[in-house]
Amino acid sequence: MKTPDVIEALGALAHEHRLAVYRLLVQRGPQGLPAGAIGEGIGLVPSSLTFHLQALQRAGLILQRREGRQLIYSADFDAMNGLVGYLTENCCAGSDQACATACKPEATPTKIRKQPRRVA
Amino acid sequence: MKTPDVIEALGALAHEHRLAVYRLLVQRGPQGLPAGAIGEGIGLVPSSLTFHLQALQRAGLILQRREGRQLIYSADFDAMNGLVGYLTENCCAGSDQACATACKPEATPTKIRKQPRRVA
DNA sequence: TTGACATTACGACTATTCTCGTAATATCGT
DNA sequence: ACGATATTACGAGAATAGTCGTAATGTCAA
Repeated sequence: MKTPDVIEALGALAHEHRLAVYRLLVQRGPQGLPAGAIGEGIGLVPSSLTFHLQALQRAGLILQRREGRQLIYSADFDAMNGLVGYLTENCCAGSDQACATACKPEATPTKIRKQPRRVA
Repeated sequence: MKTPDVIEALGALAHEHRLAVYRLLVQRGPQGLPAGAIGEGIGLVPSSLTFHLQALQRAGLILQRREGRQLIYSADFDAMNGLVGYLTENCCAGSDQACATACKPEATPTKIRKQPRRVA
């Protein structure tokens, strides 16, 4: 994932409504949700919702498909993994020592790894 | 990490210069870097740099300490781990089945966990 | 205490983001 | 083809973000 893409993805998620939409879709899984249902879930007027859906789509975070007269949106999990990957890889990149002590649990590059989940 | 904090952190990172600053500091490790050096590294006029440093600081992503007449900034690795944690935990939350197939390696929620690292 | 350096505060300007209402488009059932 | 439903396109408005230059603050060395 390239830096400009990361910036766009971060910017897309850095908004109350869009983050809410995205979380909703992530929760929903690949099955997705039609625009109307998303709007209801979040409590957003249609035209505003479209605006945010487009932002998420431009950022490559969500996918769109048609089903009858509805447009179904779903999270793009690859993109999300790419984003997280970018952040974490940059964490310990170049400064192993600093990170071994600073980067908490996940740290230890190739070894034991105690409690892998629940970071915060 | 709470949602509003996540939004602020994402927003802070969602900018070319701030992301550059942050990556520079992450690379540098806990030792940190004085404002001037950061400005040179990124190529940013002092007043603009301050603007962005404050944004990162407000978001809780970086720390500031004084050393002589210089102010040293360093990445807050806890915050970064919190952010990544928030993103990943939300990934598979609530929809185990969907995620087991979609969320790639990390998947399997409470069980074996094969290759914990390298998400993308 | 004076002068030099490092950094931040402040103000002005431009550009972008977000919001909504209304109009347009696409699909379905009849 | 027609009316109903689902969604997007467009335009206008207010709010916010980002940029820079210049002034103010804090720290050091003498």
